[in-house]
Amino acid sequence: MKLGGNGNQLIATTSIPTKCVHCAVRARALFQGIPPDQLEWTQQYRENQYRAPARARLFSEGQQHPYVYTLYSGWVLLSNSLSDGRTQILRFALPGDFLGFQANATSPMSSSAYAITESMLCAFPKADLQRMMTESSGLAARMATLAARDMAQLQQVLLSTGQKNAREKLASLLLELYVRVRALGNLVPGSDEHSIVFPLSQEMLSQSLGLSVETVNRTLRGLREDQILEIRSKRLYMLDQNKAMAIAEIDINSIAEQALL
Amino acid sequence: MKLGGNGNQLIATTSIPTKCVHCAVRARALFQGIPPDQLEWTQQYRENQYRAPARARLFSEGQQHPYVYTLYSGWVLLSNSLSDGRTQILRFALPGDFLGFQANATSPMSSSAYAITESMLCAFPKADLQRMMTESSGLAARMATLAARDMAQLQQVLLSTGQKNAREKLASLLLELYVRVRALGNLVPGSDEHSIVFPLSQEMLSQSLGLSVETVNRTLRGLREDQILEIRSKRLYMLDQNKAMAIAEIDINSIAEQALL
DNA sequence: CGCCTTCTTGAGATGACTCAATGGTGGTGG
DNA sequence: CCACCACCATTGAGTCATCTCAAGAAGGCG
Repeated sequence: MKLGGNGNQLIATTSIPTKCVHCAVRARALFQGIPPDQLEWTQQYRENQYRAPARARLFSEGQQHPYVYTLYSGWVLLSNSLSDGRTQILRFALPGDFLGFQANATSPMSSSAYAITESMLCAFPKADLQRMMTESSGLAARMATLAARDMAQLQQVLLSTGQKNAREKLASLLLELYVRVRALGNLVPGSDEHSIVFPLSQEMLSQSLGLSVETVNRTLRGLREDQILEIRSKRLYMLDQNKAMAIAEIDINSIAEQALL
Repeated sequence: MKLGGNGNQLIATTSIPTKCVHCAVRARALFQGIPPDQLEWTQQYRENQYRAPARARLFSEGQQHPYVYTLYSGWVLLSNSLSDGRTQILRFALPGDFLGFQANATSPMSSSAYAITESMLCAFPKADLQRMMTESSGLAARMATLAARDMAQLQQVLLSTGQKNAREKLASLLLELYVRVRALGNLVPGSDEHSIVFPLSQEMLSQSLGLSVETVNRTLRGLREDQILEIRSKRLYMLDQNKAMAIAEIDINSIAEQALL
C-alpha cells in the first residue's frame, strides 16, 4: 500500500448511537477540566462514533471535511504530500488525540489522516464545534491547550528532522512513542514491562523522519545490535532506556506530561 | 554572533504606559473579532510595551518566563537547540504574531525567542491571559485559532524540512516570507514592487532549513543565476514568482490568508 | 581605518540515497 | 493443511547531495 497514494478514500462508518462508551478517553480529549454544568448542552450536539478499519483514509489534504475527531482507540497518522508523491508524516495520533481542528472551519484540510490500525473515533461536526466554542470558554480554552500541546510536539519533531542524524532521529521517535504509549496506560493495550505494541512499518518511520526505508532498516539494525531498541513482530522493545535517552536528547518527562493533557 | 549560544540574555525593556499605539496590530493579534463589550475588562489587566534591540533574547528554552507577547514591529525568530549547539529555527515571527503561548502556563518555555531586528512587543502576564481565557470564550477561541494557524504553518515547514532538497527548501522559505510580508502591507515597511526588506542572515536560513551555511550560499547563487530569487543588501528580490512557486510547491494563497488571521 | 561579522568559493569526505535483488511473514483460499 | 500472494524487511554496491574544513573577500560599524 502506497501511503502517499490514494488508498481507501472512504471512511468506513459504522454509525453507533450517540452515547460514547470510552468515557475516559472522551473526557481527556475534548471536555477535560470543563465543569459539568457547561457540558450538559453538549448532548444536544450531534456526535457519532465511527469505526475506521486499518488503512482507511479519514480525510485528505486539500479536500473539504466537515468533521473533527477524537481518537478513542487505535493509531492514526497525519501527513502532507508533495505532488510527486514524497510524503511527510506529521504526527502519530494516539487515543485521546484530537484530529482535524483548523484555524478556519471552512477551508480544506491542511493534511491527510490515515488509520494505521483499526480505530474508533468520535466525530463532531465542525460547525457545532465552532458554535460550542463561542458558548463555552472552557471548551475554547481546551482547544487552545490541545493546539499548543500539538505545537510543542511538532516543534520537537522539527528539531529532530532538521538537525539530527539518522540514529538520533530514530531513537527520538521510538522513545517518544514508547513514552507516550506507556503514559496512556490501559488506553493503549498490550504493553508489558519493557515493550509496547508497535504497528508502524519501516516505511512509515522513514516518511516520518525524512529518511529512506533502507536507511531506517540499517539504522534499526544498528540500534538492535547495540542493545538499545528493537522492533520485532510488531512490538517495540526498550532494551536500554538510558542509552536511548542519551542518543535522542528528548525530555521524556514533558512528553509523558503532555500525553496526559 | 552564535545563534545557538547565549547572546544577550536580558530583554531590553523600555516600559511605556498601558496605552498601546499600534492599534491595528494589536487588534489583529490578540483581540481580533472579539466584540468590544468583551474587551473593556482587558484594560484592568497589565500590559506593557517593550522595545527589544536587535539580537536581544526575549526568552530561553527551558526557563520559566511569565509573559506572552504580541509582536508589533520587527522580526523575531523562535528556535530550539540540542546540547551540542545544533540549532533549529522553528519559525520567523512577523508583526501581529503571538509569541510564547504554551499548553501549560507554569512549565518552562519550550523554545527560545530572539529579536532579529529591533522589535516592539506588547507583553502580557501569562497568569492574566489564563484568567482572561476563562472569562472570554472569544479570547480563548482566538488563542485556539492562532495556535491552529501556527500549527498549519509548522506542518508546511516540516514537509519542507523532511522531504525537499536544498533548492526547494530555500525557494519555499523565501517565497513564504515574501508572501507573508506583502500580506501584512504597511505593518512591515520597506516593500516595493518586487522586493521586500529582508534581515535574515544566511546562517539563519541554514538553521531554519536544516542545511549548512555553505549549501545555503551555493543554492542562493543558483537561484540568483537562474533569475528566480535574489538576496542583496538586506533585501529579497522576487525575480520570477512563477518559477519560485513551481519549485517551492507551496500554496501562497493560504499563506497570505493565514498571515491575516 | 581597522575589526568583526557575514558571505563566498574550492576541494575533499561522507552520510544517506538509489537501484537491485533476496528473504521473511501473515493472511487467504483451495 | 498447505500453497500462494502481497506486503514488508533486509542486504549489497555504487552514486550523489550535502557536509566539513579551509581560506579569502566583502561589507558594516565604531
